[in-house]
Amino acid sequence: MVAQSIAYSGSTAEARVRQAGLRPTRQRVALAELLFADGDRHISAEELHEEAQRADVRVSLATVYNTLHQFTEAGMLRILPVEGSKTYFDTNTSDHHHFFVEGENRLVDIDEGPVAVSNLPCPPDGMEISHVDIMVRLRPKKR
Amino acid sequence: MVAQSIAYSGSTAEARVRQAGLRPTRQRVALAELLFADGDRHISAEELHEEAQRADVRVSLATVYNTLHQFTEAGMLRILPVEGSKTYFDTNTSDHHHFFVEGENRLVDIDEGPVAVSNLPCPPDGMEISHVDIMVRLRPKKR
DNA sequence: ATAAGTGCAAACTATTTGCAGGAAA
DNA sequence: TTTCCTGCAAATAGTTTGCACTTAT
Repeated sequence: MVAQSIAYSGSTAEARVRQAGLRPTRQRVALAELLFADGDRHISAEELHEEAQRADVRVSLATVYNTLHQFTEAGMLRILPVEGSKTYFDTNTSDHHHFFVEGENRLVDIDEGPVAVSNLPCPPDGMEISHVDIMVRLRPKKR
Repeated sequence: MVAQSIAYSGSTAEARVRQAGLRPTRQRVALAELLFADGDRHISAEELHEEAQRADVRVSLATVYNTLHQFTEAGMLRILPVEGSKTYFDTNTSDHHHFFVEGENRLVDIDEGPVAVSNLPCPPDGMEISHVDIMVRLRPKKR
């Protein structure tokens, strides 16, 4: 009998955290579960913290910040290139782009078909392209 | 003889400010001169403020912030979609895109040839495309 | 046992705001 | 002479940090 004594052992979230080279602490695993439970998300530290509290996950805001950055460095998250004071993280790190609704500062994934970019210039020497972010800014249609 | 009694009268900068529907105050005209004197620039409020001081333009930081936002609403500037705490403004509001140097958080214009985007999805109803921002993120080439 | 992670509160940075005085129309 | 603008200082928002305590290995 090898019953797991720790509640979060063996979860997908734990594996994810472990693979990132991070110790699977209660807080990290719980945050990973929240972040990656359902599909693509755009979320800020404050929002994730609130969500954690609602889910009865006790974790400090400072730890949420630390964890988000650690996850980002580990390639589990990506920082969204948006204006404004808050930093938003994207749980989808694969190639995809976004609509940005001006005024509301709201982000929506562009999922229909592959958006292609042509005539991309060569990067300066010694540099290579990490990835390409396309933000399609939208405003209310004037009529 | 119609000598201009006010130093900044008749300048391009004054005309620009006036056309934006803003009163051509000493501060606004001076900041417009600094901003649009030479080509495309990526600049933050703090940086513009310092530059103003160096040029012996007396203007408060609060006014620099206000002015940058007023210029942005008037379409004279554009906010750059970059991560990080500071807001950067682009003095070039025409269609062009950027390299973003990771680590250094540095922006470089992409000026070579027209970068084209194909397969752009239709915007949701009631919305139209304001413009498209492309950020080509660069990292040091591993070797 | 040891190294790494966490929580708290304080510090910090960028930005905004309220209001009294000053300048443009 | 009225309305808008500016400067200052205080307020705010988001994020980071120092350090004593806890947890994973």
